[in-house]
Amino acid sequence: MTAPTPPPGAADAASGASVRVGTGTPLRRATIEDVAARAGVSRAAVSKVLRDAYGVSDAMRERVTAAMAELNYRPSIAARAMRGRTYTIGIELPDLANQFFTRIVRGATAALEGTPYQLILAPAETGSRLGYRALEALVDRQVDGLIAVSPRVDEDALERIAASVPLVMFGRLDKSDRYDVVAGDDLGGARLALQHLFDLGHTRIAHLTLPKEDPNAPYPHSGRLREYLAAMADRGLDAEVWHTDDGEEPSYRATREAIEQGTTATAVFAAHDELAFGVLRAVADTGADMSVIGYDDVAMASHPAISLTSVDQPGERMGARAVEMLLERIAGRTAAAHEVFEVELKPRASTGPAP
Amino acid sequence: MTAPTPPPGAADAASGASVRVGTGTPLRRATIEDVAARAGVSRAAVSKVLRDAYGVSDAMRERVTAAMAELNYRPSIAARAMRGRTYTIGIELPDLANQFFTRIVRGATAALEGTPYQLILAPAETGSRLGYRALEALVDRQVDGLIAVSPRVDEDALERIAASVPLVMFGRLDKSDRYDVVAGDDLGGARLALQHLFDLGHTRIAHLTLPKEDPNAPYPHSGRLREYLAAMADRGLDAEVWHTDDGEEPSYRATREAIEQGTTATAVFAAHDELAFGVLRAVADTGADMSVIGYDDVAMASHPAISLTSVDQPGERMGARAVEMLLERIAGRTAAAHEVFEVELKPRASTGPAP
DNA sequence: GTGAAAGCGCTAACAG
DNA sequence: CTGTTAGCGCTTTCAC
Repeated sequence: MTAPTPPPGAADAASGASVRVGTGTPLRRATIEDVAARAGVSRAAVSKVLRDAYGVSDAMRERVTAAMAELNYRPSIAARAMRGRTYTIGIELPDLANQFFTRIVRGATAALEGTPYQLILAPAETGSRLGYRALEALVDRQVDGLIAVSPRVDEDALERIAASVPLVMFGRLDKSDRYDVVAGDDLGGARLALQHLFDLGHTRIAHLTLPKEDPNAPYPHSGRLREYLAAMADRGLDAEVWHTDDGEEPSYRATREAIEQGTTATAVFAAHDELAFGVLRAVADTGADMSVIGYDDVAMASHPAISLTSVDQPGERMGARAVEMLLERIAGRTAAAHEVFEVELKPRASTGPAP
Repeated sequence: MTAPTPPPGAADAASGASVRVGTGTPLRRATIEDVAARAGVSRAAVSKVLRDAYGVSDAMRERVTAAMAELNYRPSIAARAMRGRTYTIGIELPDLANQFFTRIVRGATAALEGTPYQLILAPAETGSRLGYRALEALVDRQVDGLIAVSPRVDEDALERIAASVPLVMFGRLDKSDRYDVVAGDDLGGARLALQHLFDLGHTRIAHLTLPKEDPNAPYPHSGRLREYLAAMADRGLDAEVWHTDDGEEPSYRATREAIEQGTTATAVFAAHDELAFGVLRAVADTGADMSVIGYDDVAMASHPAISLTSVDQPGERMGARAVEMLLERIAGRTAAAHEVFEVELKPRASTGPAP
């Protein structure tokens, strides 16, 4: 309607540097300055349109919007970061191979759709201090909100991080008043798994879990382990715990070793599905006769060729909720939130009838 | 050696704002200013130590380093971005559920270890213009190098992006002189797959691929499709192409449909392993008798319960190479690079003996 | 060998 | 309603 095209070159001259040359090859990204010049207004005006702040006339908004489109303007996140927000939510992920984390990301992505926030993931370095580096990297990049999936970062570091950015911890069993927590009901889940095995008549049940550590650690697999021990003890049964490094391959080796050493277990409760896949692999390779139950219910668990009984953790909903919590924090909430999600047993063929 | 501790509070007073209060709770992150004050030098000096630039005495370096450690100083990436580098490499990923992309990330992560660069991933939004948003988001965040895995972004956009940041495209079959390319030998791979099926005696072979598009598109699955058509035509066989949206579930439905419509195919060549898993699922559910071959050789393919014959693409090496290319570009290379990786057939039980 | 100062692109007071 | 201005934390000449 309004917005007459300024004389060619006028904007560029005014901005002191040409944004385009010849056929329109961008030499450098347009800045707010360029847009202002092009629209014939001040930088502040452009900034207001950008943030749609109070006090902008429709006419101005139109001209500015047009100028932004013409110049293909995109605000510099770095410059914004210097003043405040980056419109970025970061997720630190311990292990891309574990498809449960993928479920989380899917939920988070969906929850962010329609917001101005962008999701970025930082994979933990292999062998590093379990995600600590990745977390720091995200903090360095001034994300507006942070989701930490590796739970094994020490309390102090978490509190420190939470002091500078809204933080949601995934899966921690303890609470904090500094950061929010989204977790599954690990104790209940482990109980479901064991009850299922007991119902099937198993009494010699092994538990495959991650490397030994403080038995009271507030981590998901620690909780599952404690519940396993409690359930076995309750029934006067002997516990048999196998430890393994994370990943399908280490799990495979640990299981083979247990089998070769003559375990009498008729069932294995694996701390998560990726480990369970390793168990299944070892069982298949050795011809052992063992029921296997996993945890998380990743997509592959329900594949007919695998058919792994698993405790379904609603990763998508948990990821979405984590994002919502962050958005609430950004919007001003200060009280810490702590939410536990129910889990559900998905019985399948890997836990056949009798032992 | 030198570096006497400055009187308590001196540094803070000089910096004009206290970084810590009381027991050491950080109020805000320490800045280069704080470090300078603490070490009793100028900001420029600290910056030099940081970048270990020329002209710093050992004594000064020590004092500065000590001050940084004491203040727990971490440079602001945003501020750095305003002047140049962010020390960040970005990967745009179309689909976390596809474990081939995980292979790429693993390789990239490994290649980055020991460098000052941090890897961040941006998952493509579901249903968005195939990764375009994620790519832009990464560009907005001024990554120093960019790896694009979704190949279906239009040429123009890629060239424009490549003008502002070193870019490696994954899997594109065409070349560009603006960006680098890392690809697998899709034509050779498809040939291996089909040859394998022919050798087994199959003549009615279907190909399951992504939705229809320009048959000459420079995308991996387009190349595999063309090679499939060529191989079938060469032998005077009828081609049977099934199209599906990406993902295991759509693949499952497409396959079921084909089966229910009475396909006579005795073998299916799936464009990638995730699709192949869907095919296997449908085959298992319907009891159909079909050989299945996939592409990528993701970890699950070799699981004994799945045992999917697949064309192994060296994702880890490709991811690592992409990172190296970026690092070379950052170091100054200007000529475009284009590297094609050999693939290898992994025959397994999913392609049994005779049709 | 060290420091002063300019400026990257943006936001947020504040003045007109 | 619109424009001016002061930084945010860092890098980088350029003097000393």
